[in-house]
Amino acid sequence: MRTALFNWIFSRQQGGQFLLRIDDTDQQRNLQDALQPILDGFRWLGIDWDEGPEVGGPHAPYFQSQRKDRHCQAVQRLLDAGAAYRDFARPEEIQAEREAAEREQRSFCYSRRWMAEDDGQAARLAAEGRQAVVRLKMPRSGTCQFHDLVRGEVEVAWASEQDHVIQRADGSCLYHLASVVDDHQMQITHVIRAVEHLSNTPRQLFIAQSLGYDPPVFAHLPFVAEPGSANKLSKRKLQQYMKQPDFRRLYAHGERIVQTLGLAEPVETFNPVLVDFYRQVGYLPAALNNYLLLLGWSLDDRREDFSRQAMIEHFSLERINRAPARFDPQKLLAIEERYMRALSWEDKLALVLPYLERAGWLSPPIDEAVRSRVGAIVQAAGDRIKVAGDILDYGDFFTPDDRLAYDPAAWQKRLVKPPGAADLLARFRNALAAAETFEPAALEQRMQEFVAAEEIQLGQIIHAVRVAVTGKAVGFGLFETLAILGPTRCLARIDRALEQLATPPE
RNA sequence: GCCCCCUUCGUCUAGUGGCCCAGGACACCGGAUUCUCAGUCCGGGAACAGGGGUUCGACUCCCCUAGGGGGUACCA
Repeated sequence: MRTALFNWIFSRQQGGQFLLRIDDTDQQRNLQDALQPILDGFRWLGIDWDEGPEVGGPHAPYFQSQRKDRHCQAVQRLLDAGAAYRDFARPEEIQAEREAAEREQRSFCYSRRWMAEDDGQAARLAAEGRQAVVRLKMPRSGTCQFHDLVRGEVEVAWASEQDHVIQRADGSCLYHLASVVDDHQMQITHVIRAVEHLSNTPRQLFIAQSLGYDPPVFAHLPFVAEPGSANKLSKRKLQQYMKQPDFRRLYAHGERIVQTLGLAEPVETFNPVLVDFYRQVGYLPAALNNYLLLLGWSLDDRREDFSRQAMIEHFSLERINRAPARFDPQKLLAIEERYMRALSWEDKLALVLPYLERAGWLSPPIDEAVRSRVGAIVQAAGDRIKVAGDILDYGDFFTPDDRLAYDPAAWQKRLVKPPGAADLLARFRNALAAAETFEPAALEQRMQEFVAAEEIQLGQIIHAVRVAVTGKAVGFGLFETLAILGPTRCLARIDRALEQLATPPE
């Protein structure tokens, strides 16, 4: 995903085109199932492609599996040019050579014993019942040099390269061949990809050269490492990451939201290693983009905030760090919070309403009254809503008064244990009932007067009221809370709490 | 085994020979504000993997060692 983002930013910056090609040579898995979430993720992040699946374009098709003919033609040209040969070795024969090399502690280099350079040899070997694959006839001396936009000059001895197979006996082509051919035919100028491909580059360059292509410019990005280790981050290692505290918290936070929504979470995509997790939970795409940008890239020693426009303006491949960057859930959340804080309450309201609907706490026709009430909640929540789904932490505003659940610890601490707490609450209830305005400031004034008259500390009553009215020990400012609930509901809730205090359950 | 790559606070990073007894951000620890929580403000601890060179001077250049990673496929 980060790789895609970097590609996207780079193409936008250069005024180029961003092509999406699916390299699905030899893919037996259900591609569509794997592809759709990825495309959705791109779109959610605002990464759009100029050509590719679902949008088409002049270089179609964009699935490698549909370009087989072109690949085969290229193989034939390679054969004709003497840059490749038909190899009739049996797999076990290759394996034997490989093992021999290993025993002698030298690097493996195919003897080319079953190489057929002309039709006569080929016919003879075929007569033995052998089948041929096509291998690259790689140079065995000299060095391969190229300039990588991230790594600088790269130099590799040709001798350390193998005669890679580019076409199987059944005629199907392998990725390296296919991608070089496709890159050329699609007029790709820049290939920005993960470091795993760095060591593949020489053979691809060899193919390109042999075919007379002008190769693209390469930029190899370091991988993203797991939290707490230097290994490559993988979506398949979720269980292992759950042992890491920060990662666990990130997951648990999302899980709480999804569970409140009552979604049967599809385990496949509910994974903090995949973008869909953040979409479901209600992160801001801009925040995720910003975090991803900073994973391995920086502008200088102070600037961290980058809007899409700023990314396009300032990004450069040269400033990508060559060492892998670790995925840090805390930093991601911090950036998300920063973006959230910058939003107006109206913006947050818009983000939050769908969550309330999906949770079933609001029913579809959202009228002005509902909007202003939820608006008041969002304003009172202030910075407490870090991701859109956090609104679900404040369900007590949406539960019917007679179904409010009380947090047992808070109930004990604030209403049962303090001597006279119930009586105090009852008297404050009456003071509240007499209130003519229900504005936060007026309510605070009222409570101050109450505290003075009772000769008590503010803390002796305020927490008791919060528990009675929200069921929880923590929440917004109490006076905002009371104002949002309004006189009727406040009194109903206090009365209910008083009742339950008077008749403790057995 | 062989080839290639990487290595600054816990984390992301700034630093391209003197501006650095190393700067910022997140996290952490104090303290302040206070009705809880969130936030905000102020303060604090925290790093150049190790060893050799080169140089008047190395985080910065060279070599070695260690650690980590990738590749070594009829995977992508």
